[in-house]
Amino acid sequence: MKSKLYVPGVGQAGVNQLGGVFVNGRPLPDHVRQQIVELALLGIRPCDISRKLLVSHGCVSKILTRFYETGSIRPGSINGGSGRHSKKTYNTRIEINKCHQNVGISPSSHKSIDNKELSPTRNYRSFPTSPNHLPSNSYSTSRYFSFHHHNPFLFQHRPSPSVPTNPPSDEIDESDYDDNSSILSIETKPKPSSSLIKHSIENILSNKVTIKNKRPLSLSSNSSHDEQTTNKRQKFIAC
DNA sequence: TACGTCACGGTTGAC
DNA sequence: GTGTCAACCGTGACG
Repeated sequence: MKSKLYVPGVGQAGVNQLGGVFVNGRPLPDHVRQQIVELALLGIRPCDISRKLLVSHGCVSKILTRFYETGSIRPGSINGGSGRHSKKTYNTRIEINKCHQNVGISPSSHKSIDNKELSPTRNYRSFPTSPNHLPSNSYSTSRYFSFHHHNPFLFQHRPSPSVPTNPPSDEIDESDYDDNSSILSIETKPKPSSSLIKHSIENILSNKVTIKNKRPLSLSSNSSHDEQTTNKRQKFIAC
């Protein structure tokens, strides 16, 4: 059973079965969420991610599912958003749904793309375009999926910093990439430096990363699971 | 063993 | 200023 303790200003904190500290009702820290997604993209199995990050596997599954569906690693609306849809955001959702019907993207896949992702404070860095050129409407979301479709390599691990990765499109602002940092980033907090992200992942994976770098999307020891994982990623990228 | 799903208790913020 | 409500959170159990 998890032990609970009250932390002033934070809420009811607890320790899960894996020994990880969490706050009930509050989303995981963004850097943890980002690590979950990045580890999954590196080919780490969800169960391993769960153990390494001390997050329940249900949470890992939920975050990854959301990420594959929406491309967003952020919590839906609690942090920095509203826990309840305002009329304004609801109307915005209607608009985005209409737009996605036009572009062939299922609205249901954007159940979490509201509030924050549609708000003016949206994390533009999550999208591979210049913030100055990204409209705060559904176009950005459509562009996001278009970006994934045309730039699947960006969701593959890039082990060697020395290998230049030229954006295939001149629409992409190079400043958004920050050398080796992932396109995934944090909205509400100061963006962690790329070195921090890289450092954290390397710390977590230690030498495991170097092994998996050779085959980032497949593990030879578990072919059936790899197929599922790869299919899921391909499905996500294909979106 | 790994994974998806669900109920539960809790937090948050609009109304 | 306060209470209600709905959406969302992560955990843990289940299959």
